[in-house]
Amino acid sequence: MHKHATGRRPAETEEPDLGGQLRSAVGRLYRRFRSERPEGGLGDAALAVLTRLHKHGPQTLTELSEHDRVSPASMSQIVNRLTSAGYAVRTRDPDDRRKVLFTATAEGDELAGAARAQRNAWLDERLRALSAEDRAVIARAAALLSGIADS
Amino acid sequence: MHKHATGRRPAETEEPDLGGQLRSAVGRLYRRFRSERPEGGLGDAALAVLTRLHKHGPQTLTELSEHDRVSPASMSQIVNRLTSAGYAVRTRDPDDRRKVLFTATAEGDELAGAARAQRNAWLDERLRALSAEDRAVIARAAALLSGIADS
DNA sequence: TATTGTTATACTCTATAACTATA
DNA sequence: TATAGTTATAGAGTATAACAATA
Repeated sequence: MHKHATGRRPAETEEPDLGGQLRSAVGRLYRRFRSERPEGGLGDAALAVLTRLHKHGPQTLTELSEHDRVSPASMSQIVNRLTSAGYAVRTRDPDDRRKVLFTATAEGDELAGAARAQRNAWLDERLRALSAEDRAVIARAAALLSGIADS
Repeated sequence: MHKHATGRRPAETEEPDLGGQLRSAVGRLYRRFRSERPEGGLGDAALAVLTRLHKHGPQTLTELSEHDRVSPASMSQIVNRLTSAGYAVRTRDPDDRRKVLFTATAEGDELAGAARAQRNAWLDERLRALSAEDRAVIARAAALLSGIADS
């Protein structure tokens, strides 16, 4: 029941194809996330950027593109969708006029909060159904996976 | 150093936004996976289908679309790319002529093996750099996440 | 009628290449 | 020259709607 209490050594039970299993699990879960596309008319990439602006404040294009690991040209088009829809605005950085700061508007902040809650609803329900120990495993794994994505 | 040895009760330190953190980690890791686009000219969705045909044998369109949770129309276009490129073939099911079985060709089988190894290379390297305990956490989490994706 | 699959169309997301503006 | 950002263009992936063939 409580595996850590058994003294089992992880090295003896290493997964033979951990990479493949992780890739499959992440891919299918991502597609599942993406299929939950609610109000606001934004896709997952645009909503992720808007959420970041909402939570971390104004960001330059380069910062956004590096965080999401997409090309600057791709990010430029994503933020174009946000600005066209009125969810973000461009402002020139006065100290370095090559840079552009993107900031969420009031509508953008509102949508970020609402869409986030809506998109997380079904996931939160699944997580609540797990044991506290399983949630702790997922919390640790999320940090590890985020670190891998950064590397 | 070893959190479980402290007697800490998980309920007292529950993550306030585990769903959001998991979503973010999965999204960024998925994009990282997808950016590793090697030979063969296939995208991630087409390669995932080809890998499934390679590992599980002939499948109908409905089986493929349900497994990947995409619409039948979307899956039809994905397999179109596979058949156009010569990596899979269509055959009518003789017992129910509405059904179409998709089967990997010899070229498709070869590409599935090669591409899979190539795509997993960088991930396996990161996983090897972790401790055995961290790998065990990821292995458990992968099973949990796969279950959530199925639900 | 119901099931299986396809085509038509439109949208998001992404990349590369070529460009402008600022440092 | 180097950096920051944009636009043009192309292709993958996805969905909905409308359709054809078979059960």
